[in-house]
Amino acid sequence: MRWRDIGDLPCSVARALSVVGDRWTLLVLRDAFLGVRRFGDFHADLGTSRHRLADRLQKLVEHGVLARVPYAERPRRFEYRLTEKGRDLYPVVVSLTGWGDRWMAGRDGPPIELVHRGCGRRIMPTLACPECGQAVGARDMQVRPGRALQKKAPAWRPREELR
Amino acid sequence: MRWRDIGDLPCSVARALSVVGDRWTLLVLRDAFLGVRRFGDFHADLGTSRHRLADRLQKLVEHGVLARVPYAERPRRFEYRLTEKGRDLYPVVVSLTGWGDRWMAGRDGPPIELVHRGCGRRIMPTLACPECGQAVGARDMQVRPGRALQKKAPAWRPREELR
DNA sequence: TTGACTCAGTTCTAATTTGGAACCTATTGT
DNA sequence: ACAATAGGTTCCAAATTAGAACTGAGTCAA
Repeated sequence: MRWRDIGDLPCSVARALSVVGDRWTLLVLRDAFLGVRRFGDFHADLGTSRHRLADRLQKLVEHGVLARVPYAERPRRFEYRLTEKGRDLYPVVVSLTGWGDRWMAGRDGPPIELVHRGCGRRIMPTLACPECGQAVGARDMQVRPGRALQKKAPAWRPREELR
Repeated sequence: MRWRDIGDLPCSVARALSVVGDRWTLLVLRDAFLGVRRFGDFHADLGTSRHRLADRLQKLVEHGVLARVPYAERPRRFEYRLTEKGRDLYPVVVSLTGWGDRWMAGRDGPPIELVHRGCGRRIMPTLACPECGQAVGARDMQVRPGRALQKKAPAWRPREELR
């Protein structure tokens, strides 16, 4: 199976990764969430090759995750801004941050801290059930095939429980 | 900048991606969360080359995300199980799922559905503030440098707000 | 006791992707 | 006229990946 074909699988993780699963792409988005918008700033901050960066930015624009909007005429210059679709990737970036903080930080602790404007506290957002509000972990959720999958692969069924 | 060096950056996203940012790795983990444990099952389900798969599994074991535990003697066979560190990646996988469901699903809707055991409802977990319980989006959070970053790069400061 | 089969890998090669440096284009500032 | 700035593009060597074939340890059935 070629990587370029994973977007065609009936799996939301695979489809999401077909957009953001490339090397550097999620780091581009991290920067975008920190307010970076210009080619040169992404380049300086990421240290990736201009080549790759141009490619990734273009792909993200094609997918509607970033918008390329002019910020100057003569010479015409563009910056890259998160769209709604892009902003919606915040949970992915935050979750990676939280995991990195917990499992990969040195002894000085996390590189950055987040403050919730709503309540003013320093927190790391966590997963919760939007209906009942309870915190949610892997073992709290049960999986079942949706309509799309029943059509394509009627035999599919979730495996045994996580232990 | 080489990809292999991103784990050394003072950024939790980069460090997390140094473990799970490789091609296929997050799909391996998706499978693991669905209960897949054996080499052959991962292989059949993912369609990746055995070569890559063996490599990714080994790397995940090295990083303590999966544990390689024997499930049969003679012949000695191993399976791969999520560790606590691995299970802690659930928010990343779920967030990708949620985004894929919202932005990449066909018109039959999401391939799989999740049910919260706690309240019995079909939901997609969302980000919330663990202190006050409110739902959290990109614009609800403010960023500031942590201790680790102040040490290394005292000049760093968060950019302007997201718009 | 031979031969097919299972499972979990490893080896090999060709194709694809990446990193890095140099170059290009338009415009402004001196 | 010449350097500087910003945002790319082009080129090539090096690294990574995909896919098929192969290995090895053991089971099972004839």
